[in-house]
Amino acid sequence: MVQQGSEARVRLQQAAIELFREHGYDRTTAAEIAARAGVTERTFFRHFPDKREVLFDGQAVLVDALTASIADAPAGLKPLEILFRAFRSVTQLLENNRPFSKPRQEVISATPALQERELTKLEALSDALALALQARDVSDLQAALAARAGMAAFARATISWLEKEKPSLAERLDLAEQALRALL
Amino acid sequence: MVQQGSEARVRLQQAAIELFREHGYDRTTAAEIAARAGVTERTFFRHFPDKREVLFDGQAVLVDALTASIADAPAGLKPLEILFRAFRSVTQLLENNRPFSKPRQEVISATPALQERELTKLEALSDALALALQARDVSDLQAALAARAGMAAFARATISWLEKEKPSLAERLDLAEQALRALL
DNA sequence: GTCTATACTGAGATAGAC
DNA sequence: GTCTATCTCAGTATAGAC
Repeated sequence: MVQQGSEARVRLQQAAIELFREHGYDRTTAAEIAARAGVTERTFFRHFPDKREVLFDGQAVLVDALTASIADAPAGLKPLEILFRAFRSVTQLLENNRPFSKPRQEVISATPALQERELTKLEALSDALALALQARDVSDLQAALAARAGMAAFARATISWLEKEKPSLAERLDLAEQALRALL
Repeated sequence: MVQQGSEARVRLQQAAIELFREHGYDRTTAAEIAARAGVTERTFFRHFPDKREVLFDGQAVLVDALTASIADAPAGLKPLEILFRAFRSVTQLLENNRPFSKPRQEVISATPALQERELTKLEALSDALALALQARDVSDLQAALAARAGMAAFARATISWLEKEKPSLAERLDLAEQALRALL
């Protein structure tokens, strides 16, 4: 089994983000990434099932933090309250990661193929949140809808904050939550 | 310019859905699809920029119908009311298309690469709905959140209805709308 | 319509850690 | 000896250039 944090893996990720920024995603080959990381092309594909995936695997930490927060939420909260409490619990984590996340997001924003993969990751994250809500006795349908409405707000707050640091992520989350609640 | 409704194009789409069901998406080559449609592989890629896209182009009609309904909505409705009114206006259209949509959705559900593309299409549809809402004086942020929350409900209702015809799409839309409103 | 780059896969061999 | 990571070699299919 491939080590999740192996040195070669980390070097591949760093090399990928550098090269994507230098030449663009499409004009960077997997072989070039591998060469800069000091391994062969075949090793690249051992670590990552496809070229896009090299930019998407910091997600596990976020998923774990969010689902843990949902599981720990006090009784009596409504689904959206549980979710936004969870989102607020990871703002510090996201702020710490900003130096890495910002260039990564720039590459994604410039590359349709990567945007497509990001949507898939956000969908999987929504599914995980919905499952965590169901464990809190929220119905299947409500959990799915709450997770997707909440994720839309969370993603929008996060991406706009990566583009421009002020106002803070916490403030942007407040704004998004208010806008969402005003709909209903 | 490539004809949108050209005969070869339609044959390619039919051949693709047949072959994907027979052998699976991954084990079907573009050349095989082209051969069954009586054209060359090159012609396949002239009609569709990539292999996935052959399953995704009935969307334009839906987008037009939905955005037209949003533009025509009576004054004074709230964003979610405008959206669900639009969704209800296309139920007949979707019911007429069910014989085509159902096998297509089965292929998509069985194929991660196609699910990824479907998410991209739904995101584009959400963007179009958000834009139509903005033209009705809904703020940028609210329009984006309403469109995504609404689309989540619409997509869930539609996909579950393709799996099982009863209860009707209209009933499933009612249920999804109620569940969404109960969140807020 | 032809040609080619590159993403990706599979099988087998090597080398080091345990 | 097993297990894991890597490399080597050979190949197919997509997609884009010409």
